[in-house]
Amino acid sequence: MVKLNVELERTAAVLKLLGDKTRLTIIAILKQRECCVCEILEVFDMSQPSISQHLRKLKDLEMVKEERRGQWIYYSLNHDSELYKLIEDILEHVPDQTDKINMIEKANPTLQCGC
Amino acid sequence: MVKLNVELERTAAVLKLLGDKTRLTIIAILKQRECCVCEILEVFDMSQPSISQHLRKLKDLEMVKEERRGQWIYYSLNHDSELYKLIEDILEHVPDQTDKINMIEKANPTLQCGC
DNA sequence: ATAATATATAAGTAAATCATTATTTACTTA
DNA sequence: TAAGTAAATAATGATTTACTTATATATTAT
Repeated sequence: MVKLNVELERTAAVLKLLGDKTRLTIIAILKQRECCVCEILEVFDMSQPSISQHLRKLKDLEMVKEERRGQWIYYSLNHDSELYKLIEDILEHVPDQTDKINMIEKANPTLQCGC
Repeated sequence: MVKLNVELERTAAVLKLLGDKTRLTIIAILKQRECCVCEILEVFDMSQPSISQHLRKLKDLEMVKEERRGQWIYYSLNHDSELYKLIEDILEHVPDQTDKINMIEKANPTLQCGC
């Protein structure tokens, strides 16, 4: 019964985080493709710190994981989380984000040379 | 693409509402059994207006419906809502609320006579 | 080392949220 | 019709949230 409360609380915590359009979109994008912060930034009309703060919240609940690669920090869904199945179930009710992925690839913010 | 945004927004709105422990519990209870307000009240350590306001929000998104029966207003899940499948999927990640149902039935707040 | 870039953190603020108490409305029963 | 009960609404306040700008930290390239 105590355990059940924990389970409900954890589910509520996930729903609360994903109840924000920005974070829900981020998670839906990451379902399709890992991204670094500057790539995610391309998709939203919002400051870099704001995006960083959203990512921090998602990481605090272990919904995403991060991996530094040189200058960039890449975020991806944490498939090992106990919450992953819940996230998957929710994402079935969120449209495909290919248009956003295309925005990222068009902007190509991690491009280093001009060629 | 416009339609997709609406879909994401509606999903986010549902998640936001269910991201509150009280409302998530209410919905989980209503999945098992319709209840009137005074029954729901038995389960929470919270004022009647507070519960009414939560129910109002759930009704505004058409997640629940209400039906007056005499003195009481009974709430139940709205199975006809486009959102119902999402709600069902979420509730798979919420524990059974039989303990709460038992609280209601023990208190039996709609009892009218003393027999 | 220095400059440039990517990201995180800190501090501040406006708006939203969730509770409360007080009041109103709707219904039932004596 | 008056009194009692159930539920909704209004007004208010404390807290949380989601941004912002400014600054700090890591890494890379010169």
